[in-house]
Parts: sequence; structure tokens; C-alpha cells
Amino acid sequence: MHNCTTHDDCVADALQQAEEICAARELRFTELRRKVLELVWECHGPVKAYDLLEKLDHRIAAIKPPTVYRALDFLTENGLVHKISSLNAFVGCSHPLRHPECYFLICTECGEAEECCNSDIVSAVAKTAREKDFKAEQITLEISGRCRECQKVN
Amino acid sequence: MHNCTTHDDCVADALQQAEEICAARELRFTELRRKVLELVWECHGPVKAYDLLEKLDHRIAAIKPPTVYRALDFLTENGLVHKISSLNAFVGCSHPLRHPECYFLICTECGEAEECCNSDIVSAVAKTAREKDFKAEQITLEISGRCRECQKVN
DNA sequence: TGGGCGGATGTTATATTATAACGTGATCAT
DNA sequence: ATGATCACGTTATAATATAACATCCGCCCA
Repeated sequence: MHNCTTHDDCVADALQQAEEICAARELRFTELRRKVLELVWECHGPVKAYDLLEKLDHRIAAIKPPTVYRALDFLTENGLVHKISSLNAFVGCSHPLRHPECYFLICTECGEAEECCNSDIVSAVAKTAREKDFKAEQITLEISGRCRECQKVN
Repeated sequence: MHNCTTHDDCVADALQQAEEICAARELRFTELRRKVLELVWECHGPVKAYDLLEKLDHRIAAIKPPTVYRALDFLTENGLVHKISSLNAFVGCSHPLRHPECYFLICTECGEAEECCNSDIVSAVAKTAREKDFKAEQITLEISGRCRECQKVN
């Protein structure tokens, strides 16, 4: 299910990178935001806001929905987390510096969401947007289907 | 805001085409489904389930949420309507026979969602899916930004 | 040094979106 | 005509998200 061998590492790396990005942009990477990002990464896959809420409750006392949503908004706006609209779920961005080029292959069987960065698709999108004089600001590309592993199974 | 000059026509055309498609596929295009599709088209843009609900109430008595959602599910499954996940809204499909190739340019200013059919994007997506051995079943591509008209304004 | 500003979080309440579960009625093939 | 299946009605509630206002905290600078 993972593409990172030692899962702790990928969480730590993500946090480290987030720290650096926020520092560089003069954003406040608060305790809460850090905690939320950490949890998102620990889930290693699309995770629902209310699931995060529950998990946070065990670490910090009595977190309420707006608190989680605000942290998620911050992380999303700054490219550290993606919202997967078709699932109402959130997932850590593996390529925060190429964030706008990312899209997802979402397996309906196992729930895994593989993040891909592909400039062909991005440039095809940019091209049609240009043709229509449309100023694209955000692209949501979510491909659902069955991943390699799950196709094997049956 | 529209790309059809006489708006009545495009609603009538969509209903006509839906009728034919359902007949060809031996699907039941019931009164309710017809009514919902008609309303979606009349809105001529992304419309929320609960807004439909309200409008239906004026035509048919006391419609409840599951009724609308079931009709929308039917229409969505059969390619007559798209769900725009990033807006939690629904919109009539202008190209029901090329439905899987459609995507949207969504203006954050005026709310218009222009439907496009573009095989470049579709084939770019298909290519990466193939490379990853991913069996794509559904593609959600939603591009938000500002449309030509709204860029002019300010 | 303390006062005020702005951003982050806490808190309460509620809005919005969607579905589960079960009952009833219509349709259709045999 | 009867049983199977699908569509729809109905009640209740689940799941997702935000509005609005209070409080806290760091920071600037008078």
C-alpha cells in the first residue's frame, strides 16, 4: 500500500519540508498546523476531516471542527495538502514545490490515492484554457478506477 | 452567460436527446427523472441538490432529499448530468454521447461552468494511467479560474 | 512597558450535503 | 395472477462544513 519503505521517514520528511517552506514564505507553521499535517501524513492516504478531528482529540483536548478545517485550509492554500473533492478527503502533497501539477489516481477498491506529477496533462490543460481565454487558477484532476494491485486480485 | 441563444431550445434538445438515449439503452426515463433533468438544464449552470429540491416543491408536492438524489444518481450514472465535486453541484451534460471526455472551466466570479470535450487531455490522462497500470473508470477534471468575460470586468 | 493591532485558536451554534432503512406502488415477464 | 424487480415515498439521521463572536498571544512601537 505504501510507496515509501519506512513510513516514519516520509512523515518526518514531509514535516521537515513543510517547516522549510513556511519559513521561506514567512508563514506560521504553528503547533496545531504541524500536528494536523503530521496526522494527515500518518494516515498515508485520503483522510476525512472528522477522522482527523477524532485522532486529534486523543492528542490535544477537545478539538472542534472549525479548528481542524482552518488548519486544513492553511495547509491546502499553501500546497502542503491536497483536498480530494470527489472523496471529501485530504491527503499530504508529496511534491509541495510542484503542487499545482499534481493529480491523483484513486483506487475505488483499496482507497489508495497515488499522487502523480505530469506536465503533459498540465500543458494540455493550459493549452485549452488559453484557447478559451480562461485564466486557470486551480485544477482538480481526480482519476478513479482500479490500481494495479487490486486488478490482480480479481 | 449562456452559449445558446434561445434558452428554451437547449432545454428541449437536452430532454429530447435524453429520451432517445434512455430508449436506446432500455432505461426508464420516468416523469421525475425528466423533471429533474429539465430543472437542471433550466438552471443552465451548476445547481445544488437542495436548490433543485426547492424548485421541485413548487411543481410536485413535498419532494424529499432522497428522491432528488436518486434521480440525480440515475442521470449521473447514465451520463446525462455531471456532478461537479468541487462545488457539490450538478450540471446538464451537453455531450451525453461523449460524456467521459468532458471537463469543466468553472468561473469563480460568475459561477458559469463551461463544458469542454477535448481528446488531448483525455489521451494524456489515458497514457499516464496506462503507464501506471491503472484502470481508469472515471475522470474528474475541474478547472477553476476566471472566464473571459469576468477578466474584462476588472 | 504597556497598549493596540493582527493573526491564530477556542467555542457555540447551525447550515449544508447526503444516505440508511424500510414501506408502498408500478411494471413486467412468465 | 403472481412473484421479481425497480422506482418512489417517508422518516430519521449521518457526514461535511461554516458563520459568528470571544479569547489569546506575539509583535511593533510610542
